[in-house]
Amino acid sequence: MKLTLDALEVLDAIDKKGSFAAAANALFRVPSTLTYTIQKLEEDLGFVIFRKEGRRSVLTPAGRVLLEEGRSLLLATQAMIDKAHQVDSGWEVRLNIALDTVWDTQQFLPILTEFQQLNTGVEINLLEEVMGGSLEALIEDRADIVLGGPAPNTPIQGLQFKEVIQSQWCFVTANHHPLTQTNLPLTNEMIAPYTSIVIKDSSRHSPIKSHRLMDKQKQIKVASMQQKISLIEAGIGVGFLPKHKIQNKLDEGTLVTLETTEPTAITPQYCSWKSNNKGKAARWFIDRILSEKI
Amino acid sequence: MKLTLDALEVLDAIDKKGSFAAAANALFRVPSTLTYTIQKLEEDLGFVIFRKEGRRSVLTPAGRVLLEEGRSLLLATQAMIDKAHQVDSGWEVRLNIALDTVWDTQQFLPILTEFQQLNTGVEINLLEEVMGGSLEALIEDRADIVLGGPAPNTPIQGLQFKEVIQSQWCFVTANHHPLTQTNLPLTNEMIAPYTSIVIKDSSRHSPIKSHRLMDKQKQIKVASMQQKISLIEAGIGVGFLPKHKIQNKLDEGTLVTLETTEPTAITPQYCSWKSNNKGKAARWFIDRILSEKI
DNA sequence: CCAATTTGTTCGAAAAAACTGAATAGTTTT
DNA sequence: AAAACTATTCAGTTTTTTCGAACAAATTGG
Repeated sequence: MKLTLDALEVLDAIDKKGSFAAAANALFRVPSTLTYTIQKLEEDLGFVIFRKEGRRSVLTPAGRVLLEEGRSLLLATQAMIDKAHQVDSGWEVRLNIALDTVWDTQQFLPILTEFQQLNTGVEINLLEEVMGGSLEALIEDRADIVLGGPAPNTPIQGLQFKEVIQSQWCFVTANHHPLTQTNLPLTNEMIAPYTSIVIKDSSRHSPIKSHRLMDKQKQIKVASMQQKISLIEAGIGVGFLPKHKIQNKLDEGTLVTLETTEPTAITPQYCSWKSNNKGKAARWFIDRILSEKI
Repeated sequence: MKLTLDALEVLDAIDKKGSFAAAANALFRVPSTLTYTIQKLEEDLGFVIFRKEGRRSVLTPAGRVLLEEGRSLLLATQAMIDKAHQVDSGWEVRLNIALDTVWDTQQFLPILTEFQQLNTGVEINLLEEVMGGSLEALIEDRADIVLGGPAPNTPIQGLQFKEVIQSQWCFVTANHHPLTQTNLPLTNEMIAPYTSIVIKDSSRHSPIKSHRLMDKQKQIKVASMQQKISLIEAGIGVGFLPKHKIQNKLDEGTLVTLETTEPTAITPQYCSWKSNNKGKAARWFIDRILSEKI
């Protein structure tokens, strides 16, 4: 490869500044140096880059190719160096965080803000996953950290997880729903006539398992917790929801919890990650989340 | 930019050959030179690229980024140099030739073969255009040369063209078509009951003008001359076709020409190009086509 | 287990490359 | 016609790169 990036920079400067003299000045060199550099480049590559026109030099077509493509080359080179520095700093180039839909995104934002203030240069991607989908994202390397969602029922090699929150599930309806007029506690038979809203598992491979499915009940399947809340609030259907995600709507009174004979589950929520993840950002988030009082 | 392509090549060689010593040998240098190159690179970039492990050196994560991204950088650089050489040679990097559908592609293949044997490195793209579409391709720089098709009805600035062939249009039907049983010459009224096959103009902007449209006739619109021939041969419809494109089918007898009262047109076919085109390949093709006896 | 081999590094000397500054010649501006 | 600006040439200097011998550490082989 008879070509140096330095020569490409010289070429760029000559074109940008409009003359050898001005470019030399900008590069803190002397004009004759640029003459030397360009002549050497021409000799190395075997074609003419500048031809004289009056008292100034203009690019040949081949020279123009070198200039223009060389510029993208220089940009790509700088990007590579930046990336290498980022990797060397120990901070990942990119960190994918999967938020299970049961987790409240709002709760996570302060942590994210705090991280951004560290100025690590790490690109953060937030993925939303549902139920089993979150763990799958971890296993398949689509995510580095999973926040919320269940622990694997069988321990998985190389995966670590820790409980971060107790999520209490309640049976919920809109404040204007017929069931609010019924005697409590509600039996399965009393609930059965009404449409129930169910979140569809986002995992791509796992067998489909709907959460707390009641057999004969009519169902509407939705993709996220937020959709489920909206539909229940609108009175379209009923279902179980984690209390912490709807506390504000319970306070406002648009949603109400109703006692059921079926005991309401308390499902623990986990933070999961790969044990072999040595990245600083991943470590920071895990430590930060586990230390959080929720 | 404190980085040289040479250093990236050294890095590549060390990884490929597995050791400083082997790489040095491959690069016709001495091992200590590579040590110097790498140490200088590390100093310039400000991070460690190799760390010792036993008696050999292994890449750090940042070093691996440099190696892998550096490789694509080297490839891109070489591609740029090749392209510059191609441009310098005066031969275009790419030449787009639009063949109007009236032109016989088969006739053009020997010329193309001849060109390929010149080993110019020019990438040839063949476009198929219909009627006015071919000239439009030229104006809009999608094509460098247009072969076949009409001359512009108003002379266009910067465009050159020359007649290359007299295309004689005949009224054609399948050999089993009812019209073959009729008294000749055919009048418009005799033709009108039968479906006519019409080529749809491929130009994107020009007002639509179907060729030799007969008013009350049923029509089927097709996209190319080849399709038109197929449909007529199948007896689906009838229409005017350039004699030179169907000579073999006339000889075989699957198609027949019928005399009409309407005089059959003799439309000249042109080769068109931009006058400011200085490329060697464009010039070669134009000269070659104009000198051809057809 | 010890000698031989292979590894990468250090260091002084030598070679090559890059850079400088003054002189020069051509072109445009004033 | 002089002044200002262009890029280039060239001899001399500085910097960078390369070499080769000597060395230390790690592995291999008999």
